[in-house]
Amino acid sequence: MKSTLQVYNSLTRQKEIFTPLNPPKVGMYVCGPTVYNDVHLGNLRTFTSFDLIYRWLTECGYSVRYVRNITDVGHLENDADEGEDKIGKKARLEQLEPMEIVQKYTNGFREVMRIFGNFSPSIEPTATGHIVEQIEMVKQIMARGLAYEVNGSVYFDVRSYAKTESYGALSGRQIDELMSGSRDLDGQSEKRDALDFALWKKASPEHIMRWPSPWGEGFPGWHLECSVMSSKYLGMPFDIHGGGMDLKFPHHECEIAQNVAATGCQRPVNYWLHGNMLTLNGKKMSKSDGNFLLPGDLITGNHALLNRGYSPMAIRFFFMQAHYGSTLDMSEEALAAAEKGYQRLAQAYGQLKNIKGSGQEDPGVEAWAERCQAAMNDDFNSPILVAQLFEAAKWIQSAAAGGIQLSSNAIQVLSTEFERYFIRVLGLTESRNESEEGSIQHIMELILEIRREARIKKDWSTSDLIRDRLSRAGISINDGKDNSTWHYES
RNA sequence: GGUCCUGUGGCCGAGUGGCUAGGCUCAGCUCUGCAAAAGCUGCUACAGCGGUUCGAAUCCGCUCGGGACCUCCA
Repeated sequence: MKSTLQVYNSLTRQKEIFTPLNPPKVGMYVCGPTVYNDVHLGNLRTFTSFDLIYRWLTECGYSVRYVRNITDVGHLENDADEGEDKIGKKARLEQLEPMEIVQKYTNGFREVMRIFGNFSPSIEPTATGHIVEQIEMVKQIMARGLAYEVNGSVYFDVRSYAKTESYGALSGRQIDELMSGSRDLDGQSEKRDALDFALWKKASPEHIMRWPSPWGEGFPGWHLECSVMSSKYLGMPFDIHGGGMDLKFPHHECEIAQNVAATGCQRPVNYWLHGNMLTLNGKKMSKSDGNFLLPGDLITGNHALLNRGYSPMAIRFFFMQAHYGSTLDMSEEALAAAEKGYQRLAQAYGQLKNIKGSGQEDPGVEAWAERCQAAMNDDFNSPILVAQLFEAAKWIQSAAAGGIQLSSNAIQVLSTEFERYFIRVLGLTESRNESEEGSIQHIMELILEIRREARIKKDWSTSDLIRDRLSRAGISINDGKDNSTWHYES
């Protein structure tokens, strides 16, 4: 009995069976980073969560078009800020062209994604590459009477929109509550209503990033690019839209409104998935609040909060031990625990090549494989999957040590499925060259054979020399009851 | 102030009505030339109070604590 994939849909606030619009194709859009600064660990967690989701959808046999944008238009720090945008400000501070800033941090972002084992998206569109389409969408919204121009800026008319459509469904907000809760109205005098948001902003004279438009020189509003690029590459409607929990409002809410207003499509996105926050000291990591860790700091351990560094895969495993929809608190103690756990699984994975089907025992590997699948099908529940992998690790280690005699079929299933879930689904792999691996496997067999003979002769100095030298090369020897095995130290 | 989420054993973290989550730490044992690893065993928790129920960590109410969003943010 195969389980079916269920996902928690933020829009309906419940788990739903995942049904793509055009199977086996699946369209997934995830809000990417604004490249005005280094990505921090919280950003990394969200992208890693969606990498897991991408991997599982692919593993399920779907052909996924995964679109993740790069926001390279600098947006204003807030509506009241009339002057510089973030990228322009950073460009001035670093004395670089805005596009140099964009390139620098885009490169850094991609490098971090790669190091932490995240696949590249199918399409990685940039906001500046879609100015024409964005202007087009503003026109469409204006044509429907749901936006207005003031002094070279165009604003979305939320009140008018809300007369016929629902605004706030995703974030569970009522317009009147928003009104009463909104703060001072400084710098918002242009808008007819405090709720309205910018589709196009007039560029002040000192604003560097600017483009011509029917309304004069300016730049697109923050929410617009995602509406434009998602619909351009995935069509309208499409299957999955992801992003961090903090983007739910206003960003995603405005995206929906823009798409509905521009196209008339009532439900632009079928499934909204939100990754939860990584916290530090109990508070959300945030660039602007200065409460964050950079991935590089964690690897080197060069940070006031850390005593030592941790490998990218240990950090990825730390993420995988929590559900993507839950907040996760970062502490060195938790990280150290995750590192140990990761090493255990990595060792078990390495032991797979050492065990042989000499017996008839089967601890129930078929049922185990189904539990792994069921865990992932239950809204990508990686912590449950991890627990299952630990169970398999015990069997593998017992078999490697000669404790249980697994059947060749059991070993076959364990090998196939452990690799599937540990490497392909969770993405926990140090990349190694396959052809080299084959050679090393042969060489290690020879070395272990020589060592075994030395040990039979009680030639402990040779035995220990081999062990010590291999250790220096990053390879550990485990002496079992009547055989020895090896694995890479991780 | 408004909306919403959350509080699990020393630590991290699953679990939405009854069945051992899992990992880390700690203690003991087995294996063992030594070391390391591995395996086994033990430590059995659900913020507090009240309610619903044969039965609640899980549902409802209240209290207390933490957090997110309402402003740029993954």
